[in-house]
Amino acid sequence: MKQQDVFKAMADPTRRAILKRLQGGALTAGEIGEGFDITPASLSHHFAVLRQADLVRTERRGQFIVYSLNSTVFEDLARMLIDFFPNLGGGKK
Amino acid sequence: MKQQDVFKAMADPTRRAILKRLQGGALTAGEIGEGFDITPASLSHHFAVLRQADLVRTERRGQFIVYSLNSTVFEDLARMLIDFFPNLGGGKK
DNA sequence: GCAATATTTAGATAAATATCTAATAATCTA
DNA sequence: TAGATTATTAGATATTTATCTAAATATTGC
Repeated sequence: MKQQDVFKAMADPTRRAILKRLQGGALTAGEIGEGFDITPASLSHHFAVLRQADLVRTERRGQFIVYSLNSTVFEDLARMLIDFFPNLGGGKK
Repeated sequence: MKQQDVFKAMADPTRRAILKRLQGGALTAGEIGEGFDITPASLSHHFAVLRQADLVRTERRGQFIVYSLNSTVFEDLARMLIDFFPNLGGGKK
């Protein structure tokens, strides 16, 4: 996991909104796009950034591409954040 | 605490390095600058971004300006991060 | 195979960001 | 008070990023 990629991905409000949407479960690219005032092309760019950061996973289902949160990355992510904000961690360290 | 300001502040590697340095305790602007290959002016810009995000505090001490981590912000920060990455939270929710 | 649908990629442009040099502000000391 | 030190602000420039339109790719169903 590349720290820089993750923080960069999180720096954009549209991408954070995408992550929040995916908390409700996997969605197709088109479904995610609904409600965003942005072209599919731009959205696709954001997906690429999120994928680069390994925050989301993709799976093709017919014509659709389904996005979901990459849950396996959360442990690494937690470690990384605690590294910066020690107070997040419960340990006495 | 403005979410956008915090994430934006964290997106830059120099600023993350500044935060890490401050984990060892408060430092003057000049002390922080040592070891960074960057002008004082640029560094000052980074400080402004960190201050805007409320991640650091400043205090003038004579000619020096002393920077320190703003520890009171960590609880808000934790809440914010858990909002995005529920697995970070211990609760069963 | 062809048209329709869903998504991505390519290429261009506008806005945001990081950086620099030069100038300014605040404080200390002789 | 003048000069030195520390840091910030102003203004300019180069890079990065977000966005768009247009074109390309992948899949489905006829």
